[in-house]
Amino acid sequence: MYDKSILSQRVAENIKQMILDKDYHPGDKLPNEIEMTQMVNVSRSTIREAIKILVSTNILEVRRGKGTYVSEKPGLTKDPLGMDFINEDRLLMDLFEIRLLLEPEMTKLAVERGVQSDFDKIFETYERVAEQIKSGKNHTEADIAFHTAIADASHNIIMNRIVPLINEGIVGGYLKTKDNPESAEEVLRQHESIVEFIKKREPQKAKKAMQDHILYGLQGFKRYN
Amino acid sequence: MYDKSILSQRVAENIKQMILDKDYHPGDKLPNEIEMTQMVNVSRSTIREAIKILVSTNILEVRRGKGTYVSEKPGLTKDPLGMDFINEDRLLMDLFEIRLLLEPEMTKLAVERGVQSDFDKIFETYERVAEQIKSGKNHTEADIAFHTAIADASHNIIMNRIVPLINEGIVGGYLKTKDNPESAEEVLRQHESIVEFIKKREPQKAKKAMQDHILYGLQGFKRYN
DNA sequence: AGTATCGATTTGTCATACATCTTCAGACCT
DNA sequence: AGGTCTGAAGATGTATGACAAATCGATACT
Repeated sequence: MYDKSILSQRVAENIKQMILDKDYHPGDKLPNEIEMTQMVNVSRSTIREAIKILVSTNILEVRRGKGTYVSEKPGLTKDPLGMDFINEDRLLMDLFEIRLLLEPEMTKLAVERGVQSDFDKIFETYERVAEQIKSGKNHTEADIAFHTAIADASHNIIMNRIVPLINEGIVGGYLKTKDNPESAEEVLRQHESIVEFIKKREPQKAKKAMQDHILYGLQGFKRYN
Repeated sequence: MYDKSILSQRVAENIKQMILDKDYHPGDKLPNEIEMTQMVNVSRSTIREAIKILVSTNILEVRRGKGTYVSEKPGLTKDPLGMDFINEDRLLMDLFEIRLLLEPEMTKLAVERGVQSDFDKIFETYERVAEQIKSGKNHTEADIAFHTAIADASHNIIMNRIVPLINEGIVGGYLKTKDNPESAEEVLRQHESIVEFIKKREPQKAKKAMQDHILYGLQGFKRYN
């Protein structure tokens, strides 16, 4: 992966490989640092640096005083596209552009491929958004959960990793129109429409509803920027 | 970002912030570890662990014996979606599914928004693929460069970060049909078709050509799996 | 002029000690 | 008996000092 002459990276690579080889599973606890030094015969500093590498790529998770564990969604990092470092004005437009390509089709796939538990999850997150909006709270988090639930139902592994990223990216720089009460009501109606078509198992119409939903968000963004 | 009570993570966060604040730019050299310990008043272990965190998220880059530098494309990591850890058979299908949603439209945008230097880059990478194929070499790397050049021309920042990922993901598990000599010739014809429509500034036809290209790859993959 | 070596700079690794957090068992109090 | 406090054990976090190894340039040598 990187420079193999550097010990800590080799150790990190070994640990990663052990996880890939299913010697350890998500949630498992690794031996403590002292034991590892004895197993691999390197110093604790080196072990710790190896662990740090794996932690920041979300392969491991350290709980102070308890131990080191394998992460739940190993390898999926926090800001994988490095959006923190993009500050161009186009970023939000670009994110919408991508959403518009992915999410309508994703919604169609969700209707076609989803099973009952997928749909239940969608309905559940829909309700959460509704509650937040009706009680006047910020519904961004619930909104992302809603879109992510649909992504999961599409049963496309990449989709369910990319879509949350895109949505979180939008939230990152975009908090002006989301808490506009008028638009919140409209968003809710749109969600309802999407959910209805999912219930009726109408892929094309669900797709169209999602498309309208995103276009609406895009317009709101354009208006206020 | 993470647990703020942990010093090394706080230090990492500070360094990252300094880069975000443009105190340091890509390629810049940071102070050496000893100087940093004095500046921040923490031990060298802590500094080093902070650096390790930033290295593995590709924000910093350490050259042994020389120093620590700010990365060129900071924040864009190697396997950001954790595809190494996805084992399911659907992965390749899923990747194609995403490509099919993104790349045709991306090609259209490239024709509409690209400037001459973008097009030159596309032609150049097209030639590289052609050379590789004609000399019977493995053209996967050049192929990715070709698709990435189109992504760049679309002037969508997210596109030019996602598309390489998807393409590299496909290469990761998919080396059977790519070096099939028969298919390589066909791939070249398809690339040529795409390039032609870009030259003629025909967005819709370029889009269609890209769509056919990806569908062809998808069929080849289905046939051999 | 070329090259070989040495030394300064900087990161890599090791070793040890102590600090802090987490958990839990056992003493202690009521 | 039940709750609370304390402290020990286990684990990660931080500090410090020493030496190893890579890099690069200057210096000396041929």
